[in-house]
Amino acid sequence: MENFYTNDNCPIRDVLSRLGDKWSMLVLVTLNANGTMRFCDVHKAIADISQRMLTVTLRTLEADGLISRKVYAEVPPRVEYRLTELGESLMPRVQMLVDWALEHMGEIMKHREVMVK
Amino acid sequence: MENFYTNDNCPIRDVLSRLGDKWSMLVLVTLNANGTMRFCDVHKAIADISQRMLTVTLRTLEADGLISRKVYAEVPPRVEYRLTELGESLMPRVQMLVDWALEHMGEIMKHREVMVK
DNA sequence: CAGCATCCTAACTGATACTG
DNA sequence: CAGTATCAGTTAGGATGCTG
Repeated sequence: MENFYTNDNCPIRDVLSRLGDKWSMLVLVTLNANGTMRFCDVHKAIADISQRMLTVTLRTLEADGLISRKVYAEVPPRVEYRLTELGESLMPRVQMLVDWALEHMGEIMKHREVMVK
Repeated sequence: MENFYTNDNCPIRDVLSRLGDKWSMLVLVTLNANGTMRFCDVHKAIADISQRMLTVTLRTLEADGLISRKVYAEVPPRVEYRLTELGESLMPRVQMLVDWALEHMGEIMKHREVMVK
């Protein structure tokens, strides 16, 4: 029986614990579609995220090296976010998942309704 | 500015709320690698999942139509799980994500260490 | 063997108020 | 504008005991 992931140091769990939270992938997709964005622009694009969660999400993605954060010494302050090369290298893979979701969403919904009983 | 997901009915959020939990993708990858498996075999393959969460995860995946559940009328009982066609269609996309994780894990770890300060 | 029911904790998330 | 701090609610997840 194949069991190719030890419980520690498992890349599947690791990447998913980051991308699988409520907002990370949405932020990545947004930055990928729009390029460089200011904090408030990201917030407008994802209207129902709280300011706190947007900050937390952006900082986590930055810590992983998926996005970069550039602060301008201006008043009022300006902060710009964009994908790094590492982040960009991930996007085609994410896109494939999103495409699959779009394609098969109807089918999944149909299944769920049947299972509700 | 591109904003291609309404807050409701967003396929990205939907697919991720399912695949992005702690165990779903791990179960899918396990079934994909081993084919048909009994409950206890899945449990052995993913040693540190609790029985409860394994049950919950399997039922959710079944409800979405990604795996099938076949109960044999035997004593002791036997239940076999395997990917459906829908589930199998998802696996190549998941695999690309896993491959990316394996490739870039080192880089991500390096970033995290720097950011801890 | 393959589960379900119950209880419990910790983590995630949101609302609100405040600041450089 | 782009945050931080605090508080409170919700939910994911784990431990345990029991059953067909």
